[in-house]
Amino acid sequence: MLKAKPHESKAGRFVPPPKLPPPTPVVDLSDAEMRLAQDLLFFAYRDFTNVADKVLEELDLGRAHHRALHFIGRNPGITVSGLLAILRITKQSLARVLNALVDQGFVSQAPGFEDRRLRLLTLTDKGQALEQRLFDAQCTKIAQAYRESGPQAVQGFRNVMRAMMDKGARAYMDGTGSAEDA
Amino acid sequence: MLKAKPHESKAGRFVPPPKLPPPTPVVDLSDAEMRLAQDLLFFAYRDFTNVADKVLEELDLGRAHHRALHFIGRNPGITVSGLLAILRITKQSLARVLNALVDQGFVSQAPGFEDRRLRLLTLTDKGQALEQRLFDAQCTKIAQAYRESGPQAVQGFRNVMRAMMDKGARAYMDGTGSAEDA
DNA sequence: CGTTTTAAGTCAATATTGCTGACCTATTTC
DNA sequence: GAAATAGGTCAGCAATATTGACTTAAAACG
Repeated sequence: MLKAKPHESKAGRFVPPPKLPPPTPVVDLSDAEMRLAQDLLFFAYRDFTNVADKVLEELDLGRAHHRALHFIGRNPGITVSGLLAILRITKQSLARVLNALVDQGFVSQAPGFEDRRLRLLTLTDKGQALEQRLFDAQCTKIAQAYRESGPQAVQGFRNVMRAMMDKGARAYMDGTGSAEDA
Repeated sequence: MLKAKPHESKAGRFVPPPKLPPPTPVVDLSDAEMRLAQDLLFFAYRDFTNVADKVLEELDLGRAHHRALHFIGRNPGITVSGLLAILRITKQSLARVLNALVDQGFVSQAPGFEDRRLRLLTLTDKGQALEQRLFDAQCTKIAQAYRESGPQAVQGFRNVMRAMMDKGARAYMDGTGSAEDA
């Protein structure tokens, strides 16, 4: 459908332009489902991350900082390598956000006990407070979505999302604690 | 950037192990669900977009180009303003990708019939072919995830994802769903 | 012991994708 | 004719990602 005209209020007539091709073809039901899924993932992810972004904006932090905070909070004592394996970004990309978080007192680093090359990452109290605040914002969103959809839908959502993840991510979710591979 | 311990090197080999705080606290069941949802959204979205990114890389296009192709394909004759309203980016950000797509013959522009200020956007044959190729890649992923999860889970997934979207996105979905556009 | 590997930090350069603000043109509407 | 609208463009900036090369410290190996 052409929703390209948000306000043709006065004139009000919609004249279709000459010879538009049909929308991307939907050959069968499963094809329609796929198209739907694309839209769902785009909009839902955007609007989900949006609520945290608003909080981050006040503090001049970005989404990358949030991700680091989240995974450090969930895995206290994680190493830089471990975090890299989860996030799958380069060391340099992580260093930028990590240094900012350490400088601003959100994250602290401690050398490993047995292996002193390691830098064990933890959230400071300040970091935990911020992470909690970001979590609360997204929590509201998730809770509302879950309430709207019902518990059965939630289980389905979880199954599909998990099935969309690759092997390494599933292994991490299974609590092996290691994001073994890419 | 070791600022945790300025001069520890001679303090001895047996540094007390850093006291690790507990993971971000999970106070009740729904809290655990929320934490899970955060992880699910991050990993699933990343791995879903990944399959298209691999195709785009060959052509030196980015995710932003894919999004434009997708929504133009789904809404032939959409205006620049309409596309901006869906993507919620600035005119300048869109112009960059749109000009690239037009220059490379993936998208064509035609002046509106009724209102000649409008530029109605459509995919060329070449653009449709590319969009189809990107769709196929993500299709494989979705189909596999849906197969793994079962039809009931799929319905739940859809409900939750939709509930996560804000009002504007839901309105778009309602006007563009597979029910209407063919 | 010395060599090699590993964990991490760093520097320089580049690309993508978003942003703001300011302006300009063509066209429609009042 | 003036104002509003659709669109385009320029210049600059910011966040996040990339690659490649290099350094340091500590562990592992032989």
